Amino acid sequence: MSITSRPVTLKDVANRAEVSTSAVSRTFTDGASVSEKMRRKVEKAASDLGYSPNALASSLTTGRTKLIGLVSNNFHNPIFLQVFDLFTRKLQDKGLRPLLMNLSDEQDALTAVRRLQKYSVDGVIVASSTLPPEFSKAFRDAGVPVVNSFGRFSTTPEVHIVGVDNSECGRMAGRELVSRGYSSVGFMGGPETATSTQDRFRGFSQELAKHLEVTHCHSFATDYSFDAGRIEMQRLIAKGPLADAYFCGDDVLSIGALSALAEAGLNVPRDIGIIGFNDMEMARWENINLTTIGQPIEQIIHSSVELIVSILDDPNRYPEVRLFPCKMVERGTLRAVPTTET
Amino acid sequence: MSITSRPVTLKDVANRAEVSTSAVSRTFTDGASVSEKMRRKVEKAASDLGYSPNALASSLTTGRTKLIGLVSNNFHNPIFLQVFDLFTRKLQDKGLRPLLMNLSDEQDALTAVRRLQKYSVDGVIVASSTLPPEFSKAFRDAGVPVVNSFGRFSTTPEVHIVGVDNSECGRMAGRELVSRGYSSVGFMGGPETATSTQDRFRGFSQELAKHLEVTHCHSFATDYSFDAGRIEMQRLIAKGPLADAYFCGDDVLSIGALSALAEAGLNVPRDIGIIGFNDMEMARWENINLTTIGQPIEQIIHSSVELIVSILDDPNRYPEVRLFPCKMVERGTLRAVPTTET
DNA sequence: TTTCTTTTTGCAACCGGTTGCAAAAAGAAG
DNA sequence: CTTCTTTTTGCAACCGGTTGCAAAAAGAAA
Repeated sequence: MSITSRPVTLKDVANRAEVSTSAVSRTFTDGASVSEKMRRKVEKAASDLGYSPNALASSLTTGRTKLIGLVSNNFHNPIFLQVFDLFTRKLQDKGLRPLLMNLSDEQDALTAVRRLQKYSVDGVIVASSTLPPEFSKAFRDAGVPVVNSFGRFSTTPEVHIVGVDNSECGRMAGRELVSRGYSSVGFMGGPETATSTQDRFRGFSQELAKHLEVTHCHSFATDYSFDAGRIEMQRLIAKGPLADAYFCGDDVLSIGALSALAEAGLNVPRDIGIIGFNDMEMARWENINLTTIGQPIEQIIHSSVELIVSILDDPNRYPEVRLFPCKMVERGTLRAVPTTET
Repeated sequence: MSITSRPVTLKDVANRAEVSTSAVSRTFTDGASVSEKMRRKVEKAASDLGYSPNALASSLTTGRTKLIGLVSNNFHNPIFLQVFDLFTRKLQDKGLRPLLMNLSDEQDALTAVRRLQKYSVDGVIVASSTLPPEFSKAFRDAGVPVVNSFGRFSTTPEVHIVGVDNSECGRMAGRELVSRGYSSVGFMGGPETATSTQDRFRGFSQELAKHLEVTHCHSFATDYSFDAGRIEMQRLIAKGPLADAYFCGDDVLSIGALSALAEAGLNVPRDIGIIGFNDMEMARWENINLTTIGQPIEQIIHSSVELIVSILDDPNRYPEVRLFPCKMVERGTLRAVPTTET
């Protein structure tokens, strides 16, 4: 028999404690002037009644909701489960609540901005490696503080960016393959429209351009997913001839590719090398054991949350780029570095 | 030079259109009485100014925020990425916004209730296969409409439940293993405190009790994760002797177990059989190819969202249990059904 | 004790909307 | 053109809080 009792309001507490509503409001606002006696009286009444201030009502006057829009379009790459886990926890730790927005269906920036503005979010975190910088800019233009995590960086940023230098990662992958002595290498990216794919590809090409003795080719999967990686590798196998090693734009693509290779009877790393990107949990599973380049996800997220908090305090803060280094994680899908012999 | 302009309010629109604020409010409230002429005038002014109503302010009087708390503690099982994807999309489709709450750190029901009450969520979806029913009840007791998805069901429910009959799933797994002619089978569950593990185990035991010729044993991993599954299987291998086949409480545990078995040089399905649960995407990856029991995740989520919407309209709706059938997905980790010969 | 300073408190307006009610306008009937 | 209905509109109070300002209380100084 749930007697859906009306929630306790500030006024109820004021009545019970026989003080003004301002007094009650002040006891629950830190930094406000309240005597010890008053505070005790109010707190007693509040706890008797089980009062808890309504965050939405106060937001009306303070202009702060403590709501942060968490926008993403990547709900298929397992790495993002970790991303959501970390974001939600770290935001909670700062007393902020994430309002999730799934962009898988709707990609229009303006609609997204409107939707979140309706809820007066204090700020927005765009967590995506595929959305173009323009997307985040739409928020800034609407006057909503925004941090773009895992996005494309620019040396003249218009919004705050936290992530890695994807083209440097591409170079790193290229360097690694060259140093292993592969004489023909390939880039197998995610969707050609994804900024991360574009950037990693650019870096990879730049690096390879330094090594004219190594031939290289490239292709793109339709999606950052197992299936897309598998299908793309099947296509490459069918077309032939294969390169000696591939840099896949994401671990999940790599795993798809590995599956296609295994099916075709090719042994990794003996017949062909694969290097992935992200160092997702599965990459270290023994039956996958993928050599990959890891990005410091936790640091990126930690820094993003710290940054958005700072921006809330100072909305005119100058746009900032925070880049973190990636690192090679060697496992079993590349052949050994050739021993230098004279 | 972001001129963080004050957002446009209802009053601004009223001034520009030279009408009362009520008129503006009414044009944006469907079902309200406004003449065509008035509507046009207001809409013109609103679009000139780029006005969009503040959802939080209106919630103050209407008592509706269209905010739904999405509570979960499972941010490590990849299947939940799909769960979040579907929930966020389906909620968005209904004009509701998910406020995410990560319970990984904080398990106290009352704190969770308070936190979400501060934001006056219209309702809560508890998406967890491990939290006890008492957790959801805390919301109901606080007068917050709640649907427990993927939770333990009861024939005398106190909160709305949508999910599968986990003990029936346990029976199904038991039946399957028996029918394959295994003469000694094991149950390898997730954490012993998880309701889903308990229920699947109960069903499994019940089924096995009908087949006295088959011996059975059981053990529990510390967590629904690859590592936990791997470690638990390593422990079983070390202890010996192994059963002929295992029902693992989740695919991710199964995959961990497979990894341990491969490492120990045991061939699946020749030496040992494994059946998982969930039919996660990875289960069908060729290098895993796991026989498993799938639950209809999309239907469960679709139904959960429909249900919460109905409850919002009628908060006193009688608690309801909605169960969906699971189904066997045969792949390559169980041996073939023996051909009956006379 | 009186006077001046500092702290605490309440009043009342406000945040951005909604809504019951009664007055005004429009339409229908006579 | 009245008179009666129905629809449309605005007024003003309200939702649950916050906050500037001035009055009241408390404390310090004389």
